[in-house]
Amino acid sequence: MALPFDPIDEARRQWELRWEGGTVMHAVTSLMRVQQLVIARLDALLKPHGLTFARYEALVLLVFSSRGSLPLGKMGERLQVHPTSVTSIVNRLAAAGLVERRPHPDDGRAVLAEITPQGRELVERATADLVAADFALGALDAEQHAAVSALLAPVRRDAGDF
Amino acid sequence: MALPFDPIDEARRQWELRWEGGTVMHAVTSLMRVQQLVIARLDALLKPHGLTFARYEALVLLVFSSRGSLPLGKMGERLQVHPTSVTSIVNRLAAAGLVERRPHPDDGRAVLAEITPQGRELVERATADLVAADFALGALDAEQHAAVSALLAPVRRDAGDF
DNA sequence: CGAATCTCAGCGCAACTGAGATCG
DNA sequence: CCGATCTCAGTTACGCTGAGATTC
Repeated sequence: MALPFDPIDEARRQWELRWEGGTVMHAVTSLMRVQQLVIARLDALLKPHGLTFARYEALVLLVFSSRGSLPLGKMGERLQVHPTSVTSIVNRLAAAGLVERRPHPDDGRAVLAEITPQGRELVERATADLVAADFALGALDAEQHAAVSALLAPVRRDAGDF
Repeated sequence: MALPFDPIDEARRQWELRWEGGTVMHAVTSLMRVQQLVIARLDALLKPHGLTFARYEALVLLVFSSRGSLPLGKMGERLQVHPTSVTSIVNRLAAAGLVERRPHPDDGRAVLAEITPQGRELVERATADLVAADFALGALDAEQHAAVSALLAPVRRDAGDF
């Protein structure tokens, strides 16, 4: 399984024999690979709780809201996911009894997702597991975690996230 | 679309009112979001060439091989994708005339994917587009690209990639 | 009326499981 | 016979597009 060399370093070596941009190619490939490793680990940690990382994020967002509920459109904005994906995520959370759909009291077009007591309990248990596993980034220390965030922030800003 | 604040910073603020690990949560969430932004941009750049990023990576791997061909199993190892996904990727590349399937000369079980001249030409054009777009990481300079690679390498090593 | 909000149907892609054929 | 390699069928999931219903 483990290769005797770093395949991304090797790709950069080959790349630079032909093309420009070996350094940025290395960064992008590393980013892709680490995201793949992290999401696989997080989903494995969440699977016993019946959650994916996307659904976990949605639950956490509701926990953070002052009333424990948000319109689906707001959830899509914050989570940066497509409107139809929000519908799908909320449907699955509702089927598991973790949220309830409610009509918006002031806007007949909107739908609220409200977290249930079971949803709040599940978030606590799932969060304890993720924190205990260092969110799959235990190979780095806190200073390096902060460095990752700081390095990537300009990319998000440049893409118009905020 | 753009929020008037950084949603991940806001999530960390809320997180730290309740739980430990706000810094690592911020790093993981940033990683996820940037990967999502980058893959969307890369796929958009590659779409006019009829490629996804996964298929582009497979073609580049073949260009880097000494004979322009590799057994499918080796491709799966290097690209870190499931064997059945390799079959699917090679099928689609073959349908587009970018690779050809060949029997392995020394191992009757194995199948070689060999890049065609059209495949080589397409890689050159697609690569030019990706490099011109700085692989969607134009918000960072070369020093920061190298810092991303260096920061993430321990995560890959820790997961047993090499 | 236009704009916003949400849902539904459908497409494409990717990952995985389980089974099987072929060959070393 | 065991293990390696690949393929195929089927399932699941996700993200997106396009269309439509409802409401502001």
